Amino acid sequence: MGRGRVQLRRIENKINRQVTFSKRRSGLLKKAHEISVLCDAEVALIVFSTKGKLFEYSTDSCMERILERYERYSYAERQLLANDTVVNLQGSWTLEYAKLKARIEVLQKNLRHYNGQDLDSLSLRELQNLEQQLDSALKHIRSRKVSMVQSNGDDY
Amino acid sequence: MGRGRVQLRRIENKINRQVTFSKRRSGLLKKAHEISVLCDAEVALIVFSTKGKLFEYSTDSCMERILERYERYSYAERQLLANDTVVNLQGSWTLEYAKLKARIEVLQKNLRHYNGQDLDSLSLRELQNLEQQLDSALKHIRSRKVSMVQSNGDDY
DNA sequence: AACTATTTATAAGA
DNA sequence: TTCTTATAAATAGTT
Repeated sequence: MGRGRVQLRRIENKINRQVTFSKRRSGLLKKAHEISVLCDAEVALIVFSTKGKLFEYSTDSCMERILERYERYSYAERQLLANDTVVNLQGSWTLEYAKLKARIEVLQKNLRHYNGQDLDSLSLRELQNLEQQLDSALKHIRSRKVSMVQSNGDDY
Repeated sequence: MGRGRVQLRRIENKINRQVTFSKRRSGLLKKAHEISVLCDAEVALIVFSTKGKLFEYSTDSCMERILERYERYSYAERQLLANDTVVNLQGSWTLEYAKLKARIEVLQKNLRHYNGQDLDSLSLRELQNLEQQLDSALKHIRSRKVSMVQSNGDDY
C-alpha cells in the first residue's frame, strides 16, 4: 500500500518507524471499529508504542468487560487442555472467581431469553420450552394478582 | 475495498455478515502483526464473533503479559477517576468475590420471578410489570418461532 | 501535514 | 468455503 513493497521487519529508521506507526495505528483502530460494527463482533485492541504510550479500542467502550470475557474464555480452554496442571499461587481464588463469572454469564443469558432477547441462538425446541415456561409463569403471576386484589391489598 | 462502498453499520444478511467477518478478521490480525513487527509495538487483539468464538493476536504470543501491562497502565488512570470503586484483578479478591456472589443472588431471584416462583415478595405494581414483560417476551418468542419455521430451520 | 503512485484489502460474484 | 476480479481503501515515499 504505497510506493514500495513492504518488508515485514522492523523499520530501522526511527523517524520512518514513528510515522508509519502513527499511520498504521489509526488504520488499525479504524478497522477494528469497522469489523465490530459491520459484523456485530466484540473487539478489544491494545497497542503500546515503543515508547510505552498506550492506544486502545474496544467495542462499546467497555474494555474491562471484554478482557474479563477473554479471561473466562481462555480459562475454560486451559481447563480442557490441562485439567490438573494449572494451580494458581493465590490458591483457588482464581478458579472460584472464574466459576462465578461463568455462572453470572449463564444467568444473564437466561434472563435475556426470558425477556425475549437473544433468541437467535435458540433452537426451535428450546424456544418451545421457553414459551411453555413463560406461559406457566404468567398463569402463576395472574393468579397471584387475583389473590392480592381479593385480599384487598391489605398485605401491603 | 471492494466492488461497493461500505456503509458503517451492521450487515443484516447473516451470510454476508459471516463472510465479511471472516475476511476482515484475517485482515485485522495481519495488520496487527505488521504494525507490531514494523514499528516494534506491543499489540494485543481480541475478537469475539457474534456466536462467541474467540480469535486473538498478541505480539510474541504473550497475551497475558500485555493484558497485565494494560491493567497496570489503566489502573493508574482509573485511580484518578474513582478512588474507591475499582479493584484490580490481582487486588482485593474477597471484595470482588462477595460482589459476584451478591450479583448471582440478584440474578437468581429475578429468574425465579420470571419462572412464576417466589411471587409473594412482589408488590402489585411489580407483578404488573412482570406480567407485561413476560407478555412482551412471549410475543418475541412466538414471532421468532414463526420466522424459524418459515426459513425452514436452515439457520441451524 | 498533504499529496499521489502503488500496493493491499475486500465486496461481490462464481 | 475458496477463488477471482473490479474497485475501494490504506499507506510508503515524497513534498
